[in-house]
Amino acid sequence: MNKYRSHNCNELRKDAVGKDVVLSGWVNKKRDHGNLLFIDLRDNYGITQCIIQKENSNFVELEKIQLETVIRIEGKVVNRSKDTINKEIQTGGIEVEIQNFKILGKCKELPLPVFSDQEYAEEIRLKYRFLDLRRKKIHENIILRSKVISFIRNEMSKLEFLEFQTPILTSSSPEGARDFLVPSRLNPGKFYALPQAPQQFKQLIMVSGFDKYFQIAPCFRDEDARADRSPGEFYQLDLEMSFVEQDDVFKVVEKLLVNTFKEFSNKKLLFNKFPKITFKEAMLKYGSDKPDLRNPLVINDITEIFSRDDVSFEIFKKLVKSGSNVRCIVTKKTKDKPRSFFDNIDKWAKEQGASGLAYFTIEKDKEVYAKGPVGKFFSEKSLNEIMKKTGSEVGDSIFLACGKKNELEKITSLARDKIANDLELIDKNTFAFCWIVDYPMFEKDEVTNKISFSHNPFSMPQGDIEKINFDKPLDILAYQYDIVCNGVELSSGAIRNHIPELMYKLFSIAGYSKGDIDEKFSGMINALSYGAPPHGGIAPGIDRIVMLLANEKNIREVTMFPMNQNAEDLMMNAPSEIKEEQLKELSLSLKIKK
RNA sequence: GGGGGUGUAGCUCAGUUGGUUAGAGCGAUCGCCUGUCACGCGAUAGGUCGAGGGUUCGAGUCCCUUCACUCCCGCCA
Repeated sequence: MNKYRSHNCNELRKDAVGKDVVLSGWVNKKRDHGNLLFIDLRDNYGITQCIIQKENSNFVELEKIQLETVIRIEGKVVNRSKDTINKEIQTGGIEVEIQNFKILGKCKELPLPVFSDQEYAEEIRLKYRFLDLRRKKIHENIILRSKVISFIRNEMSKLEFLEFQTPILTSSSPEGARDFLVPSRLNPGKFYALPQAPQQFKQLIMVSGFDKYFQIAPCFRDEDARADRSPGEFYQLDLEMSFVEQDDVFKVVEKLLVNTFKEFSNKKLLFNKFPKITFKEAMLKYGSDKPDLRNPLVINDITEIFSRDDVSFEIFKKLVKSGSNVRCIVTKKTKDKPRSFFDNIDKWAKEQGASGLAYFTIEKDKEVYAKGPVGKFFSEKSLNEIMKKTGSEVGDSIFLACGKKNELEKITSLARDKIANDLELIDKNTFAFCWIVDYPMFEKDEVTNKISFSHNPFSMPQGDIEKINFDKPLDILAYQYDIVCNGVELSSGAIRNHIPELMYKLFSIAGYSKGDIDEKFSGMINALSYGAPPHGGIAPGIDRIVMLLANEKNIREVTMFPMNQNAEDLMMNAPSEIKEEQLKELSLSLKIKK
């Protein structure tokens, strides 16, 4: 027998009564009755109640012991009488009568309570992460994360994907996020970059003939944090396949995600076959390329209505004439909602920086009319037309926004969430996956008018390569896709461009010369000219998958040792200053920005 | 880089219109308690009210500056 334990703290049941056992664990909780002391002993697996009477010579010392001290106890398993059974814990039918004990790890006064459901400040949680991680909820989240990852590994292996590691020290790339840089001692003045994703490597793996690759890959991006975005590093299930079309990738990922979500959550999947929504349609109907499809509300464009003579909503009409659009959200059967419901949404919209949301409700007496502050501007005929266009009926309400396309997408997307939340239209007990497809290859920067890649520059453009009209780059669509679940962007992927000439052409549109490509992507562009298979892949975010499964809103709740918003590790004190001689060795000198 | 929120005991928080010695629960320490499982009871200790400045007879409270944490915008191919 191991000297620390004969059983773990979640192992003993009624059938062990009478046995002599050795348990080790943390003192989770004490209940001191003066002549009788209960100690809840906790380890990774569970809790066992231990008990000691005053007659025992160890009583005095145990009575004084700090919570979270690690102890080893020797004792006898005893039955609990019927009225003292604790159904909350799995070992609740028995308890262990302590005969002897030993302190294995002392504990100072705690800076935060471990045994408590209380929320407390992030700063202290991160500084004492090892204590925080002992707490039930987050402990279970981290275990879930581990299980999800090994489940995914297993599924991928079953599908005959091979797992490979790719370099962590690689080269800086000109596109995308800021790189984390690592100075090279042997090459003074030169830097490695940590990979933002193993993008080029996984393509090189395909060129090397391995056919199907995956990796639980660390990715590093030096960008600002959000609740669902760790600063610094995060993990992707990176995968790539040769000789595939878009649908082949979809098939693999759909199966994997459906299996994973069914395995680890009791929530319903709204779609087993994920709907495909084009980028363009998503931006119109949901105002976003990461729509929450649990939300039944859709956005409609009704700009045309405002060029009718029988509509006298002059403010909107004037804006429409100067190029604005009008989009609306219909809420079903809301005619009896109080005035405050509508006004709150209008007020909320103003707080979001929009000029507000106009609204009216469609009513009918003898004829159809619109009720509400702007109702009087609409004729019966125009209302019929609106109802036809938006699928609305008498008793429904319509919220209207007018503006330029970008502003409209932003405010209607926010309004869609806000209104659905107010009306409690979102079923929190479901997962709604979808594919967003047909992303444009390029986009135009509104300020600089410069054309740049809208997503991944290595994506394959759609259509017959011979016939692509490069003079209209903004019309070129790519085999580029995202997976979205409940409004969370889980991953993006693409069929890659494996044809060097085509890549030079596309990069030239974004302002890169052949020389730039040869220099910046030398490994890959070179490889593509030695017989590259058509290939494609995707990279679902592991952290976000676990977030959804654990029902957490913050990525730090599913990350073992996260950094804070300023990308500092408060426990390890990273980043830290370094010695002058280290700088010297790296041929670096500091010039700190003020 | 910008905007919002928060900051009071080890932890979670209350603190009225600016007014006596800044409070509670948990935790800590000490004492009592033989069936608890958030055990119970009593006592004690514990405070740079984030920091600095200002207004005032008087500031935790009002004003200015600043710092920390957090949420959001920008950013994240």
